[in-house]
Amino acid sequence: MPETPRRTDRLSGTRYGNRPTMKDVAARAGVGLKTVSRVVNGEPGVTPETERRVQEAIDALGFRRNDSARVLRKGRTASVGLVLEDLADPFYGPLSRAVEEVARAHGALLINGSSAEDPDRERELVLALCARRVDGLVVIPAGDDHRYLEPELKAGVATVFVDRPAGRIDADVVLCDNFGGARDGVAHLIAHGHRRIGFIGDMPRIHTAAERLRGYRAAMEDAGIPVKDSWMSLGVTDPERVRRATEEMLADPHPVTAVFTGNNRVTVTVIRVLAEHSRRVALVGFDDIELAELLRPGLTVVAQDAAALGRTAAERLFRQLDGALVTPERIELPTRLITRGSGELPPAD
Amino acid sequence: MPETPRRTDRLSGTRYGNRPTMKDVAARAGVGLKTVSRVVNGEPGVTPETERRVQEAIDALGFRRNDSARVLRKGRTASVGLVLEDLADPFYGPLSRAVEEVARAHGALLINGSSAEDPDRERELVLALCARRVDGLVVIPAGDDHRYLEPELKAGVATVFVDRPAGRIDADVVLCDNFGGARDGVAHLIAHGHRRIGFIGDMPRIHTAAERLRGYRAAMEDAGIPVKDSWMSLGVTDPERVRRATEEMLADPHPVTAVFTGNNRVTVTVIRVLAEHSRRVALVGFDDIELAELLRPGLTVVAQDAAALGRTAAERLFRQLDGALVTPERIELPTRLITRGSGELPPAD
DNA sequence: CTCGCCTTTGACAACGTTGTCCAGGCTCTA
DNA sequence: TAGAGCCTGGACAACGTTGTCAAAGGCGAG
Repeated sequence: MPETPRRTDRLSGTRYGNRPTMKDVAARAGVGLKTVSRVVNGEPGVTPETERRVQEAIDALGFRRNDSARVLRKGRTASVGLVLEDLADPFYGPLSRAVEEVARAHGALLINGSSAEDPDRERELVLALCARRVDGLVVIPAGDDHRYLEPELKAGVATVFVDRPAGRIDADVVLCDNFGGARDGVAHLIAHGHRRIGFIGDMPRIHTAAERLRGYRAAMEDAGIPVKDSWMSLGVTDPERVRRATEEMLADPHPVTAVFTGNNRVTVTVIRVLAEHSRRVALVGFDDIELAELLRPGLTVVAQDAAALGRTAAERLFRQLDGALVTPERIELPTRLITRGSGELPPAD
Repeated sequence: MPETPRRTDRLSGTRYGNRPTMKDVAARAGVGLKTVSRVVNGEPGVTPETERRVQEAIDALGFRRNDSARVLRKGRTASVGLVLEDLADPFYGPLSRAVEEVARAHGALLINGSSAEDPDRERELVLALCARRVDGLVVIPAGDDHRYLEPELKAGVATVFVDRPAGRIDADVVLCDNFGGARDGVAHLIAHGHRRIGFIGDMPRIHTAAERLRGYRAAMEDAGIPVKDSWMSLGVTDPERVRRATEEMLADPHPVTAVFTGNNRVTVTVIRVLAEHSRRVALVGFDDIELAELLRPGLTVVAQDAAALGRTAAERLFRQLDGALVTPERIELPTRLITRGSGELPPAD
């Protein structure tokens, strides 16, 4: 069933207040409507004296141009939308800020929304942004089918997917090297003598989680280590379940001697659990964490640069808008292994 | 000099693509314009058969309602603006998310912008949001004169200031108890035997910084301890200068035995500096920090609830919009002292 | 069979701005 | 002094939607 733009409104009905319009300004200044428009937009062809009169009327009335009407005429909104998972997550804050900075450099505002990892909510947000006629969209997808965006792409809405690829649609994508980063992180543990290595990550339906899992498997296979099912815990991110998963891995008669964690939230909980145990378990986490170097031991991580992701995506967005209509591309940014101690602990068996 | 709404546009000129309008849908479905409008808005009075035809046309053309035109007619945008200092700061992420959640519950989208602590940029952002006719504004002020908002308030734009009070204008404000929190934090250090206590904070022109400094002074005075100028470092937040300020306090012949830090960024740097010294210096920081309990010693903080600030402000915003036009109020949320070790170290002299 | 009422549908104006185009007044030149 | 050309200012339509109102058609009651 194709998409419908139908929506119900909570905010409908009467307007809030009555703001002065250009007509009011024109009346007060004793000039024509278009003259006010010219003054407001700094267009030439207005006598200094006339301009002064208009300016006075503007200030006296507290006039502000109504951009909705302007957009209606001009067709551009000078705003871009950003849909991400959760603005409160320390990974997305810097990403969002980076997009905002690029947008600002191009004179555009940023509207952002959190999908809470819910595909329906993602779609709802994206369509709301399209209804507002944002010039461009940066999307960190929650869902895996974005065919609903086909009309927008056809209509020329610039679109870039970030952190995870678009589903069933051909579009620009900016990713981290999740596979390579995870593989390197796990290989690092193997190089320090570990053979029984646990993996705790998110649901494999999330692209990043799947790639990191694949990296884990690849590193293990490269080293000729068969992976046991009990070493892997997938689809687990809330603190309570991460805690339980970690405890179970440690309680095994042949327990893991190292753990690779699939994202910052998991890492934080695992650190807490490990801190309660006497046995020293090595740890490498995906995503960097503030103060990681002040922990005992310091936390070794595979770091990705959230701001670079956002900046790269936004720059590509505006290149699309500038008409450099290159064909959709897949850009992959490198990750960086930062060793601080926790990943260099020897196996304790 | 009063305000002018003049702006220059980077994005102007031709529209991007041609999107189908209701007229196109009507033509294709062989019905009138208004009937399409009715279907799109779920209004009653349309035969199922007619509705089906319209729906087919909508799907075939990929029509999306243009909210700019809609806003122009209806007068409400169902969007609120949030201006804060820096979205990448871990304090503002949760705050922004909280505002978004409340907005979402009221069917509104959130537009946010970072002022980078620059009053001109704050004003520019706020006015851009007003031009877009946001229904409401949540502002974390960078400047101290908000008279430029008078026309908006008069026009009925709901406005709430957060974290810092509005300047020279009468408006709703939601604050933390910065004074009380800082006083309690410093009193906590005094209760643990400290008399020479340092204070490192932001410029006193920032309200929160001034209040926290006032709290520090009050606690010292309550304990009858005269404060030395060399114990206070104001207007210092970048890591390099915080580092130097801390080193200087410690190098004194009669060095401070404890430090109170005025915000999370300062705290993080001071922790790093203290970790490099053998002498044990007590530390209490304003703002909580993730993993604070895993440091050695655990970090004692005066915690403020950023999400609660955002939620409270947004709820008040929508109560304004719902017409519960109470007079402007000043709401102060409590802070919470969380003891984890660093604030309970005895003086080492 | 006619009248009146209800349901479904569409024509039209209005929202506030900008682009187009023309009018009026001025200056400059022949 | 007349004509050409320029500069300033304004009238008007258009952008895409929604609210108002009226027309057309169907149905039941008298």
